[in-house]
Amino acid sequence: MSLSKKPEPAAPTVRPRNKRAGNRERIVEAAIELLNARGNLIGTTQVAAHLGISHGNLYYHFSNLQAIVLEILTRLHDELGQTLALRPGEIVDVDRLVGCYSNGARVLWRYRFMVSSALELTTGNAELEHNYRQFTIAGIDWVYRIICNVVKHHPGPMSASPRDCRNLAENMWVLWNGWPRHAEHYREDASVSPAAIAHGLELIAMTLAPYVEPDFHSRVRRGLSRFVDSLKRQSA
Amino acid sequence: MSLSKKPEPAAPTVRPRNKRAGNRERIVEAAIELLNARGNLIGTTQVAAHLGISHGNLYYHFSNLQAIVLEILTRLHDELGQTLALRPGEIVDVDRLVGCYSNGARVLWRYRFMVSSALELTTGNAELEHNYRQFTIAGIDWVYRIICNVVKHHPGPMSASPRDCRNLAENMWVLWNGWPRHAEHYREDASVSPAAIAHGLELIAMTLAPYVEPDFHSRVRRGLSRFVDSLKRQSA
DNA sequence: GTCTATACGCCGATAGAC
DNA sequence: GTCTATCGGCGTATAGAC
Repeated sequence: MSLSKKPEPAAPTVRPRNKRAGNRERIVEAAIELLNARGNLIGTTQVAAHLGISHGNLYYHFSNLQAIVLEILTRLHDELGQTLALRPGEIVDVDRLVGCYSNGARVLWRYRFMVSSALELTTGNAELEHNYRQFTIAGIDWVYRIICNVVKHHPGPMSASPRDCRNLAENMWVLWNGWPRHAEHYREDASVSPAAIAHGLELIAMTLAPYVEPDFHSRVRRGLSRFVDSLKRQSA
Repeated sequence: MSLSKKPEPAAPTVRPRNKRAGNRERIVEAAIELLNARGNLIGTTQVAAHLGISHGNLYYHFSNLQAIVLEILTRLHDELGQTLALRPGEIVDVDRLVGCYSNGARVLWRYRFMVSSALELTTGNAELEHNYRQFTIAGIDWVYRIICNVVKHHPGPMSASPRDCRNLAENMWVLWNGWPRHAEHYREDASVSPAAIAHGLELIAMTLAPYVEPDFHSRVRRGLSRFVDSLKRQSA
């Protein structure tokens, strides 16, 4: 179910002599950074300029901006799936759920421009529109299965029907998607402070609280706190 | 606390002879429509073209796109406040809450581009950035007060501390803000079907369910159903 | 694989005629 | 109030040298 297709498109018959760790990768990285900072306001010109490479060089690696976005969307889809997709028969315990929350937040933060500028970035490109749609569908389904799993094995004070779980999943998806941009402009400090992350995780986890066993939930919260602490140590 | 400032800026000393219901208003209306459809992809050129008026004509009424956006943001702020802001001492009953949900959803749908393209639309304009921030702060506060009011007079199975209410308000705000665009691209039918609205209202109302009295909540849901039915009759 | 140079078109914005 | 004309800037894309 992975969307990955191109293994390394710029490989012309013979393995390219590795000059300086390909510009292709640098382009993707720069695009993510700039798109996150200024959304749809940037274009290929500014990506190239930011890297100090020429226009034509960029166009050698990607035919246009949307090709770059397409590759990034694929990575987003894969990386998120790697965290959220449950293996058959898997049972979600505290650590697993904490991993979903923290890794999910990390990935969605890293690629936050993708969802916040989705309309502008995908309109007019059938493949992008389709893949973004599939990403949304897959994402909600991942979350749905996690929620079903958790409320089944650790039911809480409020019971959740399958339909409720579906709605909870959709709510959570919209919330997760919208949280990064919201946090960015709402909090004073523009950068991702661990405090902001902690608050975001608290908000997300809260939506599930009434439907899971109180003890399970408080252990999840402790797990999230430990994660945030590790972030603090990391940034200190 | 209203942001309205300019009463009718294009009134030059003497009341203008009403030629054909001012282009100024038509410009605002067209901008809302086009921005909702294609986000930041459109500009002054396309707004003017859409109306069949010239570039210069548009620039007579507004000095640039951001001036148009600024006016729209002011209207959004005012219209939403008119529904959500509680009067001193007011107690939120079922009808009031249903009104908040339905009118809030209507307003946020009408101006959905504003939040989904906020970054692109406001960066670089200090006044826009400031007002958008104030809008967010005010919005969350309106929601916060409503939630506090409801859980105080109609407490449910889960208790909500003031801090919980704060978090719930922020969650709800992000959800409400993100829901229109999400619904638009996730559901098959591009237009606002009453079914889509009903689903959105169900999602929003669900976040509060565990914290309010079950009977109160089911009456709210019935009220929302009646609202959706009136939409159906209206569109039929 | 990487880069320079260049062409084209669209958009935002202003000046000034009707 | 409404229009035409026009300028500068930026983004996309291609051709072709190193």
